[in-house]
Amino acid sequence: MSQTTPRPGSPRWWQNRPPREPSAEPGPGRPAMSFDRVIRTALELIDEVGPDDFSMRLLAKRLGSSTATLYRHFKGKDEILVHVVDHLFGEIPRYLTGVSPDSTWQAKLTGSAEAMFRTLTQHPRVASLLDDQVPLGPHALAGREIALGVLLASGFPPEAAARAFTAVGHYIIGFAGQPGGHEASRQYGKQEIREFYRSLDAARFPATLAAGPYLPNSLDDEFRFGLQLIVTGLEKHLTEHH
Amino acid sequence: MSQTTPRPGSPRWWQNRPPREPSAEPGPGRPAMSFDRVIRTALELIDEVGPDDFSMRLLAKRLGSSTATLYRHFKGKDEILVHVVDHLFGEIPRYLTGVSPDSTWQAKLTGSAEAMFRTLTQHPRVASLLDDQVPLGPHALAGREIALGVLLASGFPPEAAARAFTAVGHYIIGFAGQPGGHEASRQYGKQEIREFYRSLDAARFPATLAAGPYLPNSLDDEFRFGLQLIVTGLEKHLTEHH
DNA sequence: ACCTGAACACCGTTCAAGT
DNA sequence: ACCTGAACACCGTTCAAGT
Repeated sequence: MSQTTPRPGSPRWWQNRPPREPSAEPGPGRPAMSFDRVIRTALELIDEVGPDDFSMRLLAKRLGSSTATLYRHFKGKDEILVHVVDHLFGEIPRYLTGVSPDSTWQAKLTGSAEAMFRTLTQHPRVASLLDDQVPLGPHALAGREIALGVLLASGFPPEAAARAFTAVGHYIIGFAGQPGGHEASRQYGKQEIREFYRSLDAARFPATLAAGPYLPNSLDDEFRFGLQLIVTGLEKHLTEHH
Repeated sequence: MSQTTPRPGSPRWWQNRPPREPSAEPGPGRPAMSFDRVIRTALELIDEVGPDDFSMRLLAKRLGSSTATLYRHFKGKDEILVHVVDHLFGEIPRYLTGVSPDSTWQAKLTGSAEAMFRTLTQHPRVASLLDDQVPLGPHALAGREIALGVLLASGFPPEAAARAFTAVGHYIIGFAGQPGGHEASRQYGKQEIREFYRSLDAARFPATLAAGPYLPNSLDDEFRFGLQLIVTGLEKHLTEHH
């Protein structure tokens, strides 16, 4: 009786995933409901209206179909969201620049982290979905393998490699989910937050007033600063445990 | 016309917050709907059923009232969630241990970060709400002020202090939102994830198999490891820019 | 003045009925 | 076999009507 049907996105669920249906793209005559088209359209919609207003009805309409048809291809909304997240992991390599096989591990790690960060900030409204799942889909697995491989090849013992990967991963997710992303499409601007800090009582908030002008900085710069801290910490960790 | 009514949680919204109603606790005869009771009950409910199943109807029922009454005290669900988050920031000092005024800045920063982390993992289902807002409520402001004060007093220039604060904050949020928190109340266990990694193809995933046994470790240990990396990085940053 | 049942316009999901 | 309109049991939010 502990053999309940696994939740979408859980390890057991991924394990029992049937291989992707053979004809991913439908026949020439009818542009029906292919796996990829559904997931791409879902990502598109979440980008447009956000995860809250994204609905099965909306997705069905955009696909020119009905919700019941959607439910014949996917178990439910959760399952679609899980696939959207993994689809996003598949996009990361497109943003990987300036990293070659003989780069230092620091450059490789930084480059991969920035690629993942850029992918997530390109789809900021999807990033918050990462809070609810440990990404175990095929694309996520492939990315994890590459990152861990870099660390192990650089001399990190397995445990340190695992922890370094986790630390960087959580750092990225914490950053990418936060408001203040790339576009003016954000809820409220840095300018507004800065004005808010400036309006605070100088007697009660001296430190906030001093640091306020720098607080909502370029998200890219802030991200790189913290990432550099982690890499520096890792360098020291590696040399100390040779 | 740019003077639209501000979104709950936004800077302008916090700025125009009326002072908390005078009689927070209701009269002796009737245990009516006080601000604090609503927020505490909401937090309680989110802990129990998660943010998705938390509803205004459920909250009204638990309060022994109706949704319409709730709407007379709060503008809507968003507003309640914003207050729940700030309420949580108010709990952080309870978890602050082993830090005294003459501790090193490293100990103070680590202690504060761990207190915030512990608070959030105590309410893991609330943590994901942090993805949608820059916390600007009174309790969040007070915490920010203390943390920035520590860094400035330790010799960090304002910009470095701001960035260090942001880096640590995002690191904490990224960690606390992730599944794998304190209790068995989690969706799927570390054991299950470890078995999943072990089941992978050795030829395609050598690094994941090597690091797999360490991957879903104690969340506390993983958190502390990464935090230590950041603090080490900050030490080096501080000495290099004296 | 303060409260509420019932309504409105939505959800995710399912199912009988169509081709 | 594949699809769908309509239904079911819910949402957040509002409002006329009660005390």
